[in-house]
Amino acid sequence: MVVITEARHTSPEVGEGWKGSRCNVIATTPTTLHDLLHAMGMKTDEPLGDSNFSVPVWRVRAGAVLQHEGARSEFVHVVRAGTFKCLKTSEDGYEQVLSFAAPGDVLGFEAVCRGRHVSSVVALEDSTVFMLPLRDLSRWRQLSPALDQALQYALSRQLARAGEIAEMMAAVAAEVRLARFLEWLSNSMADRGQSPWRLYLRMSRRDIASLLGVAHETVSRSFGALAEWGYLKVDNRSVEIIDAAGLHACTRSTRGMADEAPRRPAAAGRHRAAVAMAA
Amino acid sequence: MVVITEARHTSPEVGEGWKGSRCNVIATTPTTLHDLLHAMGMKTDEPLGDSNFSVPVWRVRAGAVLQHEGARSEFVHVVRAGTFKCLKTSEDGYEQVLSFAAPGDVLGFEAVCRGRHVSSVVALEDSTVFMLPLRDLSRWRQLSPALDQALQYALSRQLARAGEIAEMMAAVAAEVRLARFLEWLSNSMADRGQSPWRLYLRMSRRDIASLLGVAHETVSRSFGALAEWGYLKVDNRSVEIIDAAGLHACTRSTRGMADEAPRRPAAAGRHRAAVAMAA
DNA sequence: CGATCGTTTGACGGTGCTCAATCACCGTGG
DNA sequence: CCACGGTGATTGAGCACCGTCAAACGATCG
Repeated sequence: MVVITEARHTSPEVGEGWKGSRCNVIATTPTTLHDLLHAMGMKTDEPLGDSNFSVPVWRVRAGAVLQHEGARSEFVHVVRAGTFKCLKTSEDGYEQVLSFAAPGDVLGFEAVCRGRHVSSVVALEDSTVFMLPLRDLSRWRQLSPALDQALQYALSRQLARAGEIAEMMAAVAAEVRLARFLEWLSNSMADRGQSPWRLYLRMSRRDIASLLGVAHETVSRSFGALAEWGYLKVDNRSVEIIDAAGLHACTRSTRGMADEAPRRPAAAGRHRAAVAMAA
Repeated sequence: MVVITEARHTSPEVGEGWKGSRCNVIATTPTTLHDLLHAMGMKTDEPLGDSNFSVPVWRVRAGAVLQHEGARSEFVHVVRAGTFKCLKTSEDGYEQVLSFAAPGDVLGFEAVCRGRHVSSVVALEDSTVFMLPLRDLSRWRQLSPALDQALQYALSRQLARAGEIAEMMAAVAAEVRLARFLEWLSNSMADRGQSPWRLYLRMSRRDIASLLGVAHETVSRSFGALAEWGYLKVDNRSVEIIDAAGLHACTRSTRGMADEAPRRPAAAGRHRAAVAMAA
């Protein structure tokens, strides 16, 4: 039913000559619709008579580009395993990260209304994705109400997440932005059944900085600050949340307010006097 | 088919006692599916046999709350006329604006996955919306492929817009953020067939500031700067774009680059200075 | 006309952006 | 085995930008 004509992708325009210039996105053995629905978080695995679906699964190596901004879009991807970042590349080469994607997330749906991808998608680690051909999508949704419902739910989540990302970027202080990001990541881990305390960041500091709208040096400093506050233990990309309540309190610092002093004089009182405001 | 049980809404938790405490959201005469599809931008008005659809239309007065954050969601709204702002209210009362909605936009779909609204929606002017009952939505989509397609397109647009908003907020300089916002607004106007040059802002400076993640005074100053640059003519909420090319050049200022120097302190420099460099 | 809110402008202080240097971690090749 | 770039992370110094506080000014509505 679905003919895979091309099993090789290269990344000429975005990551010109990315690490390992061959076979970064390759087809593997297809799987069932049931598997797809399970990955999308559908608990109710109704028997759904259509078992003749054959859903292509592709393997994406770390650093490989799954979707090219501006390219004609032919597939909607659903993350099966791994992590991705979505980004827009400015003409001066700056990469603006828009979001991170984890298993169950839908990638490339923004292209439905234009036929071309509006952002690039890059794998942050070796990952696998389901490939849903755009031209068959509406037919598939008609054939399988379960798939249709799963897609609507996923899109709804995606929309809700966009609001959460805006909340992160809107914070005044850089540490608050990072705290919100880490809490969001922690909640994502919990939703996925993994430990919300021990995080391993698949993305670089620069990627986080881009998402949060700050300089990457500021992200480094903010990590140091949150660690010094006693909320985190940071070792490169391994982050352990020590004081979730304190981190959450740090999250609640909004623009135009002066009530909350994120003071945590736990360690040696060397942290800067950001708390020396009104009584 | 659709029973409207309650024709009055008040806004107890969000805008406690908003201007005019009665009948701010009221039902009016229903309309046809064809009308809904037209408002959603579907050019291909196929006859679609189901003319027995009766789509409720409600009227929302300026300042009225259409959706309450945290409230159980029973409807997905499609803007028919007017303008809205979507926002999250922090516990300290700060309003974080997430997006603005114009005719054709879908409101409240983020609630599909949780059953509760994740953000509030407030009318910025007297407006009208289509009410699509959530419990009937999937059935309606099955009955009318045209409605289904229109919804998918609208959701795709919405997702793409989220990326654009992130791009606005990520800019370093405040004037760049405002320039990107104005260009986005201008493009929205053009898509809607209205003049992209003469804009009337339905939202306050504070709302814009919240969306862009800056202080509202900074928005005022940025308006002044863009006007002094010669890109705009600003009169309170009436904005006229004088030099679209210059405004667009201002838009292209990304983090980590040193190309631009929009320094034009004196009013003598009349023509665009952004083209002069790039050497 | 007065009250309230929105907008603008000013002054000041602090945060974070920029430019650097340093260190740690790799994979490569001598 | 250790030099050798290359990338990412951390830290420091300086200064411009913007957030905060404050006070006019203007618009809108009762």
